[in-house]
Formats: sequence, structure tokens, C-alpha cells
Amino acid sequence: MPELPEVETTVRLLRPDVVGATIEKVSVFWERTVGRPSVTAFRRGLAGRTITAVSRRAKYLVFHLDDGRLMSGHLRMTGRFTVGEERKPPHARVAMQFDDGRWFVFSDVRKFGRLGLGDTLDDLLPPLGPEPLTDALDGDWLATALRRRKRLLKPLLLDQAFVAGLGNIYVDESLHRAGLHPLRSAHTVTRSQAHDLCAIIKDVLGSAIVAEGSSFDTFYRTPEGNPGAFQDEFFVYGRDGKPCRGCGTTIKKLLVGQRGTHVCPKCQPVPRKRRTR
DNA sequence: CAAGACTCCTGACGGC
DNA sequence: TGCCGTCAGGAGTCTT
Repeated sequence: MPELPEVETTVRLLRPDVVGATIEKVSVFWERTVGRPSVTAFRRGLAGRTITAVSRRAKYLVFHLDDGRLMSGHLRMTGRFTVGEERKPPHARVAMQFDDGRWFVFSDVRKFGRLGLGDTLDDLLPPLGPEPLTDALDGDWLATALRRRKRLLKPLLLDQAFVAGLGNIYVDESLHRAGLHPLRSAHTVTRSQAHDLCAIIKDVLGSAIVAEGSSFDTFYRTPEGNPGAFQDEFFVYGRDGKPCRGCGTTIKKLLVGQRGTHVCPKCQPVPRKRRTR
């Protein structure tokens, strides 16, 4: 599922195709895909606008328009942006035609993705924690922030208001590499473990971007239609029943905060007085 | 403040 | 073979 690396890859590959393009008209095939303003306001607000830049904040794509407004896009599980000749490829939810005839399309099998239009990032996006790949996230900050919270480590890391951009895959991978169990209470993580975890998160996300994201199922594809390659570097995600690449112990899958969670029982010691399964 | 339940959706998959 | 129930999963909302 698209997390920070997949969104960053999408932004990078989309950028040359959409920056400078002018939106002539907008077709909305599934109204709920349009979150923020009404569908009418969304269509009117985009018509005639030129995209001047594309950036990313957390798992959101942000399209900057020539009138200073912003269009946000969240891929959620199965969302995908493409640019091509087709107005309505399979599962197309919103299509924007550029003045050169090309169609900029948002497709989304499961219909969880959302597009929005607004004046500023603040009114368009919910409260978000620091960006992991910038100096906004550093070991000292993470150590202090973890100590203050009395929540399970994994659900906290998945909380976008705590740290932005992490999802199920990269949290599992990062915790495994850091040797931390997802059921640990955040405040029990030591300062040095927090520093390690911080560096690992940055490294995992950075490597995943280099690999153009992860495609373990049929869902995530780059705008060009290619799968990512980072799934080949997974240590635990989706590897339950298989041997840990580090120690050979069988990877277990458990449920943490309603999320499928993968751990190596040996590399990630179970926190005291907590049961797994 | 923490955490679980529920909701939105559809394709894939297991069971029979 | 085919039908059907179940499940995954990000994030918002509601309840405990």
C-alpha cells in the first residue's frame, strides 16, 4: 500500500508530465473521491488552472496551482495517478484533461483515495507529525517524544500526527531492523534505541525510494506502470512462516491495533508481561 | 489520553 | 466449477 516512498516516487515520476500543464476540464466519475470542497467547487476551481509544481507532505501529493491554491491527493490503498491518452482507464474516479489533450487520471480500485482543493496546506491536510526524511525528525526529538507517550510502539508510529508518512510495511521493517517489538510501550524505548530507530527509519525509507517503492501485491505501480523493487528487501513484511533473514527464526504474524504485524520473535524480544498471539 | 469498534470498498482467497 | 462468506487495510469518527 502506498506509504511515503511510494508517494515520493509517484511525485517524482509525475512531475515532468504535469508541471506546466493546464487543466481544461474535469470529469468526476465517483463523487466521494472528492473530499474537501463540493464536487462542483472542485471542478470549477481546477478548470483553467496550470500546475506549477508538485510536492509531497507525508503521504499526500500536493499540486500547486497558478492561482496559489493547492490540490491534494491521497492514494490510500489503491489510488494511482497516470497521464495518458485514455479518459477512463479501469477504475478511473477523476479525470482531468490538459489543454494538449492528455488525460491526467486518478484511478482507485477500492475508492478510499481522496482528492481535495484548498487555499493552504493547513486547511487541506490534517495535523501531521515531522517529515521523516528531513531534520524535523531526529534522534533527540524521537527519544523525547517516545518517552512522553504511553502507547504501544507500532500504533504510535502509524499515527500520522506523531510521525508523518509511515505505514504498515515500513513500520514493521523498521522495528525489526531496530530489534524492537511492536507491542513495546513507547515510553520504555531507551534513548539509544530511539536514536537507532530514527536512523533506521530514515535509511529504510530512503532505500525504498531508491527502489521506487514496494509492490508485494497487484496494487502499487508507479505512474509509468512499473512495480517497485523494495519488496525484495523485506525482512519481515509478508514473510510470516519464512525464516528471518538475520537469524533464521520463523517470522510470526500477529495483530497489533487491528493491523497485521510481522515480527521475528528472536530479533524482537517480546516486552515483559505481554503476551503475543 | 489510550484504545477498540466501526465505516468506507473491492478483489482475492478459502471452503465446500 | 461456482457461489458465498471473510478479509485486508489508511484514516476518520465514535465509544468505552
